[in-house]
Amino acid sequence: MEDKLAAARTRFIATWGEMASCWGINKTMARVHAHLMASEAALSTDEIMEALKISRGNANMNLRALLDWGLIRRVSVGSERKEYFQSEKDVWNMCCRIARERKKREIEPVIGALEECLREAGEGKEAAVFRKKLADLLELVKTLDFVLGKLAQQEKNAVMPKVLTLLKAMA
Amino acid sequence: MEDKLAAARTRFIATWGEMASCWGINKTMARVHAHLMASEAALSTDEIMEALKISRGNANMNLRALLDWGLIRRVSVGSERKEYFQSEKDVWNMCCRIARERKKREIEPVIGALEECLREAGEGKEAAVFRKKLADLLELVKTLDFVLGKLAQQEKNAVMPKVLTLLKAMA
DNA sequence: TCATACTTTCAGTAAATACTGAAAATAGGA
DNA sequence: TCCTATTTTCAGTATTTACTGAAAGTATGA
Repeated sequence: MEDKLAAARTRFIATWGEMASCWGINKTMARVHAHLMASEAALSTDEIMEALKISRGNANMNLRALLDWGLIRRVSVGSERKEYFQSEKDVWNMCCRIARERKKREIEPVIGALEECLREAGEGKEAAVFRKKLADLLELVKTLDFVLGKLAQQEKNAVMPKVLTLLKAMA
Repeated sequence: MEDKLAAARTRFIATWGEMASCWGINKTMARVHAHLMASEAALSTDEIMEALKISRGNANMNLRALLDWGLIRRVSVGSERKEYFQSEKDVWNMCCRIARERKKREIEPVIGALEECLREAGEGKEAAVFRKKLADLLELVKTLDFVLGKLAQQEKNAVMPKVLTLLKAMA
């Protein structure tokens, strides 16, 4: 019984890691995240190093990255000096955090760069088709940005679940 | 004037490549895609090799991958035997293709794996918290799957733009 | 203030990923 | 059929990305 549970946890950690690398996220960061998600208790750096067989430097780096993304938080346990970590409990909040960060780090810079391309391309007749394509892409990327923005605000207003319900109703 | 346009194209190709690597897509594949998007005419493998300074093997591999993703198509030019390529013209269709492929390649397998974890975890009391977390994640991933599915169908029904309009109205 | 328990950094190294280029395969056309 | 233009493959190599572990840095409390 117990070993089946352990096997399921291990599989979950591996699955989450594989998924992450498909989406441009460091695999170990995702495995640390998964390990914290799968654990009810807050865990120390040493416990994570041990469980995932990674070095102190690696554990520290990825824990810090997860803190930056707002996916885990530091907690203190009793009067210990050692830091413990636990994951955001609510998966919907987790999703909002990811949306917020990816919007800020990856979408907004692309919008800026595409606008710069559009400016740089100039007004010439030769450029017209290229400008059109850029404008279309910009519109698409801005739409994605808008949707991620809505998701990111999620904790404040609950628009997104309503939209999803509606989308399902329209199926 | 002309060199400004060339500079803008180059910047666009680089931007698209950077964005892609953030999202787990090969940078060169995205640069080839961008080069084709920025070109009105269909291009041959040799033209792409020359423009992006990449080898024949690399060009071939990435063109084939773009064909697999449905983002470009082969076209024949005159009576030439050589293959030419051009990108999907409509950026919204392009987005649908990407949604369809990522759903199929990356989301559906994760759903399967999470369901397997859930089965494997067993019924034990010890497992309850873990099972709850898995179930929550599964629901979230299935929602994403559902939305990508809607996007993927886009060519058939125009639900998605309506939903986006609605979402903007609710802002 | 010093000792200690813990965290962070980073130069060196390992692992994963992407690329090259030449050889092999293929597909028309004569 | 054979010739040749073109595409595909893949072993070897380069590049990028991630990881290690020991040393340096920091905070706490005795």
